[in-house]
Amino acid sequence: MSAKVSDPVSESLPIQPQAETDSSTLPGFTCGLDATLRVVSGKWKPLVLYFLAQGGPTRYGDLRRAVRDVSDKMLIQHLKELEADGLVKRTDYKEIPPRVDYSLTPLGRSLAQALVPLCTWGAENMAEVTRIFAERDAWRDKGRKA
Amino acid sequence: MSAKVSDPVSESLPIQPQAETDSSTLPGFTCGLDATLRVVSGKWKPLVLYFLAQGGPTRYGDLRRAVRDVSDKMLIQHLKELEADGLVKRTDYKEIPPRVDYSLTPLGRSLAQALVPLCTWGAENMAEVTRIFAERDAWRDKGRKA
DNA sequence: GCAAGTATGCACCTTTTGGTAAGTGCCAAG
DNA sequence: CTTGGCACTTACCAAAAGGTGCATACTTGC
Repeated sequence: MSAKVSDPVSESLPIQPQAETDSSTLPGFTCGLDATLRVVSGKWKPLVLYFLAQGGPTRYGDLRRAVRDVSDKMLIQHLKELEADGLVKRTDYKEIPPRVDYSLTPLGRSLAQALVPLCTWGAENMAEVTRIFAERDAWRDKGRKA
Repeated sequence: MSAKVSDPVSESLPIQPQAETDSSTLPGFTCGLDATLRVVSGKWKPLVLYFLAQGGPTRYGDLRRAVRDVSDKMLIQHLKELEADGLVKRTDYKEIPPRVDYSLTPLGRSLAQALVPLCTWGAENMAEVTRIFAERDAWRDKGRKA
């Protein structure tokens, strides 16, 4: 087969990161990256993981205050999912007043480790990123201009 | 000050990954990780970046077929954003029929590098992740049960 | 002449995501 | 006895993200 495009130059790239998906009923991850992304998808999940990786077991309230701007609903929801996914461990001391803390499981810790380079990239290119966002916002404002 | 909680054990964690946000008008990244996440947010962006990192300049059509399940709208949209953000370079050969290809800029390449650990994590823990998703879906099915 | 392919654009709509606000049970401080 | 904090829970909503499908301008193949 093959379409035999105009030039033979751009047709020889060994693409394959997601090729072998059966497209049946299985989740079908395109590649490891895809799989990972689905686990950490959620506005605050990576932050929570990274956060927990920095200290020991952290209490709900501390986490809440630490990850500024997160709402109870979201934090709880994410924590529940992370727990269900085996990334964090929840410990309820059954005390009154309630006391609960969260910590990473080995799996969660390994994921947090994998997040480090992203954190580093962001830190190293903070200037670029900031500029990028400034431009994005500027563009957006023009759109609104009520 | 201090609430002087029941136990003095869980109160001494040096949290601070996002503390220094001015909370003014600036985007205010909580940390490098946060900054990075905002740039790559988008269902297919990481995949596209990672994909482009694997080969040389890739034509739109190839990319489209490679990142299975992505729609034209999304691919184009993400590519535009990635270009605007200085992560990918778009080359229009102004030919007829149209020919365009995309490649990573140095910045984009560095980000792609930072994504490698995530890809590796996903690959190494593919089994766990698959199981996790199987459970998630099972739970969802119970919810539906029309 | 009509279908197909190229790289996009655009309108419309659904799903997902996230935010707000109020409420719960319980206890301690004022 | 009102207020406040803890760790959530729930209902309701707005916004964003993503998907579908049609359209474009032009060419090549049948």
